[in-house]
Amino acid sequence: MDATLDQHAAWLAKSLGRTDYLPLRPEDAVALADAGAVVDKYKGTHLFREGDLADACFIIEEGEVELYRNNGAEKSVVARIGSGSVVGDIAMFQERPYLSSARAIRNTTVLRLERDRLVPLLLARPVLAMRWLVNGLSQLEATQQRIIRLMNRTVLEQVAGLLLDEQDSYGDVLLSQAAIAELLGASRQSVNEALAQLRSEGAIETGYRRITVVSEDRLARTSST
Amino acid sequence: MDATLDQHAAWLAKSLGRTDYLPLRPEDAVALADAGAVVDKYKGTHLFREGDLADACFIIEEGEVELYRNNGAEKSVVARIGSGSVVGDIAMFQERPYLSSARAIRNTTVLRLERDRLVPLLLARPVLAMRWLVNGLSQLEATQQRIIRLMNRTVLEQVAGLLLDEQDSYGDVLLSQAAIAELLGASRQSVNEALAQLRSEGAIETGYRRITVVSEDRLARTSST
DNA sequence: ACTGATTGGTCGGGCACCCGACATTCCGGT
DNA sequence: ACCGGAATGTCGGGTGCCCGACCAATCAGT
Repeated sequence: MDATLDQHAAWLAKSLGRTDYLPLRPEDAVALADAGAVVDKYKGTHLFREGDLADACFIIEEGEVELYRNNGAEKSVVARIGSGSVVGDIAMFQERPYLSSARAIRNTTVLRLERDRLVPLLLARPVLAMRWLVNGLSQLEATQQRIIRLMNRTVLEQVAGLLLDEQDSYGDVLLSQAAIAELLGASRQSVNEALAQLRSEGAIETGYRRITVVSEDRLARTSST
Repeated sequence: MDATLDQHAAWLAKSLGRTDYLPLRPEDAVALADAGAVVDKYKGTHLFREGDLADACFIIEEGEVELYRNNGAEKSVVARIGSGSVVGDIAMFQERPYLSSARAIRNTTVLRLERDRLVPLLLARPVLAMRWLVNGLSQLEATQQRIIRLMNRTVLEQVAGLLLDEQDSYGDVLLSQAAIAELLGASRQSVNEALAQLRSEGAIETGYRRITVVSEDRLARTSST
């Protein structure tokens, strides 16, 4: 098994999993809630596991869920999603295996929508079906554009772009340098060097498992996207 | 404008444009034909141009259409599609600009489906809508897997993989080495070197704008996918 | 057949990056 | 407070690839 390939697949899955795109209207939400089953997941339990046939998708009502992939013996966290996020839908529509595992990291309440009940519902509500699926298309296409943007660029440019994408509302990126290297398919040393340069330029500050974006402008200029 | 980036986008668009995925059932085809307009396109005329807002998609009934992208002054052909292929639908559903231009290279008959008429039709026939859109999802996802497979691999491996993908039914790949280099985001020289090695291993034969696959097994072993 | 343009083939210099190794700093748990 | 593991920082050696340059081979048009 190629670990690098898995890492990229992990990044892909992260974007796939970032399905907080579905702005449900009230009447649609009611119909969905009616078709699904509310399930309480205790901390540590799984919604689904990588490789399982995707026979259901999940909408998170309350709590927090971690998406991760197994790369050989290790597991690499791919995303953390919270209330309102939808996960597993794209794999479910295609009737293919999940690309990642999903595990509750707090006590979590989810709406479980089984394929066999959701599909008839969508067929009965074609507007909802169109919106859901077209949003899925947009999601996938945006991921592709992002991947293409990062191909054949220097590690420095890739790191700058990643930091711009991944920073939270405080400008922090809570990832180890090794994790960033895995996401980019680069070596830890190269990432370290790139971060050192960005730091010397005053674009970021670095700490233990934490990078703080100081100047988005400088980062954007470096990433040249 | 970054030419390398555009070339990768072109290859992406090729997969996006390769929308020969829609196996229509007779009754669906009738409904579609009813909603669309049959248009004759003479050799050299355009179905649409890159950048235009996608307000319609096209199903090719007879003839051949070339998809290409403009990269600054040059144009690079991205795909050729024939009878039964669907083109422009993904951009249309998203109400975004076309990713490539489409031009008839023979006298061609197409079914033009305008968004304003197709969407109501799909809403009235949700089964058709689901099949169309889920097929689109599969298409995009396959493209992503392909892109990810090629990232962070040596030029030799990439070339081997590309030849496996692009060979026609006779095992021929009718591309110049420069064109292959553009598709992979590599230099012409590196591609030439890779081809020389594959030739010395007996996996392929090379000619003027032509590469013939002799041993798929050797190629597959080299590409290690 | 001749000519210009395109394509194929090859060489050498330079560079970004990977890899291994090692020291240092930081953190969490008993 | 200590200690082991994890993360950060830094240094050479090696290498795959880009780039510029150049020439040979092939093709297309008059």
